[in-house]
Parts: sequence; structure tokens; C-alpha cells
Amino acid sequence: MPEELGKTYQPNDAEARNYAFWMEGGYFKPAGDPQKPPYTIVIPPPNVTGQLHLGHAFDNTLQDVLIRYKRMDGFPTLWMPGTDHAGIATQIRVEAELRKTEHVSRHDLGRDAFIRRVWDWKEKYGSRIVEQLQKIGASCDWDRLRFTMDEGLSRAVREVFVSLYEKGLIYRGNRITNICVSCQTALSEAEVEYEDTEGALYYVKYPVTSPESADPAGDAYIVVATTRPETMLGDTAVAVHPEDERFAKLVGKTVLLPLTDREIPVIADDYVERDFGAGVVKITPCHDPNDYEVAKRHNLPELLIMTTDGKINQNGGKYAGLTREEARKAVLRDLEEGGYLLKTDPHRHNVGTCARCHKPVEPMASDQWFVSMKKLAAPAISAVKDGRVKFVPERFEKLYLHWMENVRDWCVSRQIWWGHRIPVWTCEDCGEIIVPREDPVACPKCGGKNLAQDPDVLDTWFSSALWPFSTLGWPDNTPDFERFYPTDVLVTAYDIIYLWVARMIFSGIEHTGKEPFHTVYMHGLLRDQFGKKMSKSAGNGVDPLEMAEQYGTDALRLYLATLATLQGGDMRFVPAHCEHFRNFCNKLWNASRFVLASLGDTDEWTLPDSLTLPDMWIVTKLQTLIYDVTGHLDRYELNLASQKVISFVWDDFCDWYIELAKLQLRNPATADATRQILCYTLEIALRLLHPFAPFITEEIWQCLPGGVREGAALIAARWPSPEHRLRFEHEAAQTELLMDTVRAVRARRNEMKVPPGKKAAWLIETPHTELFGSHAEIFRSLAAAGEIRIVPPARDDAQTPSPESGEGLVRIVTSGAVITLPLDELVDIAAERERRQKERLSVETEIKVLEIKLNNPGFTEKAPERVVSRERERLAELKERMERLS
RNA sequence: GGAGGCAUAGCUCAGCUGGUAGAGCACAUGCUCCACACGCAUGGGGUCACAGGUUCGAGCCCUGUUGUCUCCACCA
Repeated sequence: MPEELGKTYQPNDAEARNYAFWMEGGYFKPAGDPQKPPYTIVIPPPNVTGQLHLGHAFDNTLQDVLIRYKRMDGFPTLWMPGTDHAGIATQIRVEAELRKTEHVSRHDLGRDAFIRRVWDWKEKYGSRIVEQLQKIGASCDWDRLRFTMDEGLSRAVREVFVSLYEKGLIYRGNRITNICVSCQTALSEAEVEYEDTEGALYYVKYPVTSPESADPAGDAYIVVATTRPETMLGDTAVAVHPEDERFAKLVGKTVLLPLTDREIPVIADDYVERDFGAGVVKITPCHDPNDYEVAKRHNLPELLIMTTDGKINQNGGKYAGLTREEARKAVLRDLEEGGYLLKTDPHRHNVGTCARCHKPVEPMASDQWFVSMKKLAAPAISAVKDGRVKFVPERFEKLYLHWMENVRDWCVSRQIWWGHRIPVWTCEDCGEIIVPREDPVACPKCGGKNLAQDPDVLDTWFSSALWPFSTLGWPDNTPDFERFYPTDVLVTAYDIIYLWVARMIFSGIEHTGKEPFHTVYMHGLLRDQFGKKMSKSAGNGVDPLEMAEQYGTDALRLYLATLATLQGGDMRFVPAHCEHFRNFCNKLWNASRFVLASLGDTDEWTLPDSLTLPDMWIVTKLQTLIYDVTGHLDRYELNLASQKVISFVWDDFCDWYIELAKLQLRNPATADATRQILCYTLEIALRLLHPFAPFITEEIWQCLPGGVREGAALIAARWPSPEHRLRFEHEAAQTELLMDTVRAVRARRNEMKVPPGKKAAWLIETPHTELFGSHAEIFRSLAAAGEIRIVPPARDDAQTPSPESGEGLVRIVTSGAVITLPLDELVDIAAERERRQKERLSVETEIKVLEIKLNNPGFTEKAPERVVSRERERLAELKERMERLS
């Protein structure tokens, strides 16, 4: 610890030192009362090669707040850390790097060599994200750090795949799948994002070829509307609505597919919308999900015209080898030249894009592995409906349920190299399909040794779905799994409800028989200060580590915590707002310096028996604070919790109590007790603040006298609970009367521009003569009172200087007293008259409003008693004040 | 096309069970008094989007309208 506490808090040094101190002390490991159930959170695993962004900082700060709170509250607490291999994202990164530095592609290297390079990459950067999480104070049990591709987790993946296969819940099928031609792999529905795009609707003539229709009346061609002309190369029919009279006689005839020599039939299907486009749809079974269904219904041939890298294949005739963009241009040019292109209309429509690279996806018929979802979804739906899994805020349940109830089978195969290889082998001798738990050496059917493993890997989310139990040792029944599963809370942003949260829930239920957590605490996304999404390409990303460096990690965390409201959706992060929280940290730092300096070298500590009114006030406020903060944390109202601690420390403790304590310290009769209360209050405030601002609180706490501290570290200190014996409501209210008086006099002096140093004599008229008399020092010190005379309120005679008697007198009416100050030379009499008139008026109207309210029988009869009596009290008070004013 | 969120001070946002509208920043005035100018004191600033309804009482509950954001669906 530093010898002398400097004037400003220096975060960087304190952060590194205290984090190391916690790590060495093993404080992040589950400890606490073995009788209590454990409290577990699994971290949403960041990409192993990723960098900490503001979203991570936010999400993990919230988790750390919960974890630190529960740890202090005595639960054996585990925050399970880990990283994700993030298949496509990582592979793309490494490929880009290889291209840039070595000018080689993954194909140049070959599969095994490439994967080795990715592992190298992982070794190199895998610790970076962990270090960054540690920088922001994450108190994970790092010894348990897991990785989705480590041995244990890979075994869990294998077990799940094989058992789903054995249950018939995994199958291989050919169907339309979204392929990202840039990433060159299939995607699941959840990985496709739809973007509103300005496109065009092309009207193309398809000549009718059936002989009997060579009708001069004008059935020489049929017009088809399409947004994607290049796919016409794969058309195997055109369709019209069965009841569309315009085309009725064409049904069953054939048309010539322009640019090709193929004749295709005209069919009728009610999938066609008569009012849209030309009322005729080209049917391209292999490149459109709806067309695929139509083709199945009508037994149309399927014709695949594209490769997974987005080029036209040999089925595209002379267009083969062109990219889809080139093909579109070429087809349009040829249609135009051939006189087939009737017209082109602008057309807005949604285009599916890859969630990773945001290039348009290509729906394409292909062979993929699917997880059959119907059976898995059912118990995952009831788990939420029956309340075994709760969403906070609740409204996210609807999103979850809607998706789960309409869930489609999950395409889990990916045509990339980095990931869990699909554990399926085919015997090249007898064709047997083998899906084993251990890698096979020979075909179990024919004994043949020519086994070929499926080249694909699994969707990254396949392993993420198992995260809450695979990290704890499943499928083995390890002590960790036994003790910490199911976990408690999952904290994440709403944008991965489908990708991750939903899949964890059904996976947990299916494979462990238990919901993986009882609460899903969802938050929104952080946007920039203009409300725009943060992104690398827009360059508007905020680097959390830069913020932490500039303002201190605790300041960043406090700001993030106040953003964590349950109401709204996304939040704006305004970097300059960190300043306020940095200032707060500095305030706390200096208040602590004051407390420590006033303690001197006393190390003894007991809560004193005899307390002053201000002592009782702050202690009572503190009890309320403990109660409030605990409740807010339990309800996931992290913003309210942090705001209340901050406001207590700043507004109550620093601005009032410390100022009052300065007086008490000068008085030998109260000095000792004051030291104790200063210390007591600070210590509890530090505990309440610790989950939000762990570094500065630990730093200060370590400087407190041993007598107040319980244990060796604040991180492991007991979470406070309110003590009833320390609630002094009456005394606290009395203190408020004194404070009100100070505030009122300060305000008036300020308003009248009385020089701050100029003392004034006070005449205090109050029924609380004893109270005001014994605390006159407060007025001298905090409100520049000089001579003070205290008298009971003058009811009838004029034995005391009557307020009306002097025009140079300023009268200040507060809740407990009337203060009269002779400020002759300073008073602008006319202005003072006007001011009094105004005050009278406002009190008068207030009284009127209240009287109407209280004379309304509806109110007095129906409103709760406490509300009515409070209003009565207020009225009485106002009337009293009015009396004093007039 | 369907669903949901949001609308409160100049700006960014809180607001608990319906019971006297709050904070920070910004602004204004005044303070170097022994914790802190990353500070202290004081102040100005609001038709709680609009229109109805329920209620003794609505920022909060209900209905509708407008604006705005998001998710789901996909009509080529």
C-alpha cells in the first residue's frame, strides 16, 4: 500500500496491484459457506482470438458485479471462464493473415497444416482476451479456464452428436440451405440477417413453344418477373395461379427458357400471387426455398447451377465459370440483345446476408447435417412457460417462445476446416455409415479399413450450446459438474437469444435432464453517442481498455453499471460521461484520505454507544442504503444499486456528514465517537461499492485500521445487512430539520449576494428550542451564523422583535423554524417585499390544492391511510408556515 | 405482413407497488475555509409525444394516433 495517499486517485497502479493480490490469494475460487448452495455463472465465451470490445466490457462487468456480490454474501461462488473457437470468424481471420503475410491460401497449405496454423494463432492470441478481461476486473476462476476445442469439450461435443444420431435426432438431408459464397460454407437460419436492399424487378419473356399455342392472338410468350435473372439458368418450370384466368389455357403447355435450348412446363400452383409482378413465377428448385417446395409438389427436375463459391457451374452452359454478379450482367445483356427483356422496375426487397461477412447468401440445394428440432424444442418451451427458466426483463420470453415454437431444423454442418470435425465415417468398401464415440480403425460391418471421415465441421454454436455443462466436466460426472450444475444466471445481450441461449436450454434439458440456469439476464447493445451501432468498418467503436486507461477501470465499470437498466433496449455510450465516475472515484478517494487522517493512529474500533444526531442520521441513512442496494441487486437493477451507493457517498457522506464531523472532531466530547462513525460508514460503503468498483474500494479498505476490517481482503468481506438497532428515524428527521435550515439560509444569502465570509446574527423562532440550541455550532460553521438567539415562536404579544418591525430584516421560513437575519445594509427592500409576496402566493396555492384534495371524500375514503395522513401533515405544516409568513 | 421497445430539462438518461417530476453533463452566480477545482455552495430550465379512457389521484394502467428503433416473416 502506498505510504501517503495522494490528492488524486491513481488507478493504474492500484488496479494491477490489487488484481495480483486477489489472484495470489485465490479469492476467485469457490469458497464461502459450504452449507449454502453454490452460485455459478458461466461466461459467454469470447472468440479466442478476439479483442475485448465495449460489449464484452459491459456484459462482463454485469457478471462480475453479480459474482462479487454473491461471493461477499457468503455463497460458494464460481464464475466459469472460457473462450470459443469461433469457427468461421477465426478461420477467416487466419486466412486473411496468411494471405497478407505469406501470400498463401488455406488450400495451398492443406487441411492439416492450416489447422496447425490456426492452433498456433490460438496459442499466440488466446491469452490476450483473458488478460483483457482481467484488466477490467473479472473475477473468474482462471484455473478452470476452458476452450471449446480442448479435449474435454471436444469429448462432450462428440458424445452429444453421437447420442443425438442414435436417437434419430441428427440426420443428413438435401435441402435448400443458405450458403455464404464468400465464407464458402452453409449457415443456419439464425446466422442469416436480412437487409433491405434496392434492387430491380426484371420482366422477361419466355416464348410459348407448345405447337397448338402458336396463336397469333398474342400467346407467343409469357412474361415472368424476377429479381435474380441469373438463376433462370436453373429454371425447370414457370408457375401461375390455378385460378388465374389470364393464364389458364397455358397451363400444361411448355415454354422455351431463353438463352438455353430447354423447354420447361407451365404449371399451376397457389403459391403464386396473382397481383405481384407479372403473376407468373419462374421455378428454380435448387436456388429458392419456395421453388424447391413447388418442385417437390410437381415432381419437377432439380437443376443446380451454382457452386458453393458463387460461380455458375457446368449446368449453366456458356455462363459456366462466371461469378453470380458477372452472370447476372451477362444474362441481362443477352436477354436484352435477344429481345427477351420486356422492362425493368426498381424494387426494394430483403436480401439475406451472412451474419459474419454481410455478403448476400445464396440459397442452394445441398447435402447437410441437420438437428431435428421438434422433439428438442417441446421441453425447452415448457421450461420457460412453467417458469423454470425466467427471462429478465420478462418480455424476452416472448421472443424466445415465438422462435422456439416455430423453430426449423438446425443445419449444423459447415464446410470449413476450423472446428469440431463431424464424427461420421463412411466405409468405402461396403458403404456403411459409422457414427462412433471413439475414432474407428475398421468398418464394424465388413472390417474394411478404407474409412473416409466427413470433411465438414460442426457449427460453432453446436459446442457453445453445451457450454454450461461441458465446461464443468460433462459427460463425466465430475465433482464440479455435480456441485455447480445447473448454473444460476446467464448474462448476455438479446441478440444471441436464438443463436445461443435457446440452444443451451434445449441442449441442457436433453443431455443433462436439467435446465442449465434458472435466470437469463438480458441486456441491450451498446451504441455510440449518436445511437449508431458500433462497428469496425464505421470506425466508431470505443475501446474499453482505452477508457479504463484514461479514466480508471472502476470509473468505466460504474458508468457501465448505470447503463444497465431493465427498461429500455439499446444504450448510448458517451465516452465523456466516464468523467463523472472518475470524479466520483476521486471523491471517494479524498473522503477516505480525510477519514484516515482524522483517525490518526488509533487502531481500536468499536461502534460507540453515544451518538450525536448527525451520527444517527448518517447511520440510519446507511441502513436504508444497505437494504436498498441489496434489493436492487437481487432484482438485477444494477443501475439503481450503483446510483444509490454513489449518491450516498457523495451527497450524504461527503457533502454533509464529513462537514458535520469536522465540527464534532473539534469537540473532545464527540471526537472519538465521530472517528468511529466515519470509519464505520466508510467501511460499509466500501463493501457496498466493491462489486461495482472493486479496485479503488480494495485499495482504500486495505488502508483502514485492522479493527474495522474483518478478514484479509474486501473482496472476501461479508456483504452487509441492515441492523435494526442502528435505525434512528426520529433523530434522523431532527437532523434533517437542521440541514433544511442550513440549506434555506445558504440559499437566501446566495440569492441576496451576501458575501460568504460575512457573518450575520440569527434570531431563530422555533418550537424545537432545545434542538436548535444544542446544534447552533452547525449554523455558525455551515451557514455563516454569528450571534444566535433562539426563542419559541411568538404567538401573540410582541415581546420578541417583531418581524414586521424592521424593513431591513430578512425572514427565512424553513420546515422547523423561522430565521430572521438583520441584513439591513444588504437588503433591497422592494425586492424583499416582492419575494415575500411570491412565497406567500405559492404557499397559498399549495394550501388550496391540498384542501380541495382533502375535502374530497373520494380521496379521504379511498386513498390509503398513510397517504391521507401524510397529506394532512403537509397541510398543517403549510398552514403553520403561512402563519409565520404573514 | 406480424410482434415488440422507445418518446420525460438544451444533451444523455433514471423514475420502485399509481400518491409533491429526478440525476449527470451543459448553463448562470458566488466561493483558493486545513479530504477533494476530478472540488464546494446556490440557481434557472418540464404541457412527462398527441387524443381519449379507468381512478379520489396517471409520467406510470387501458384504447387510439403520430414519430422512431428493433426483431420475426419473405412476394419471385
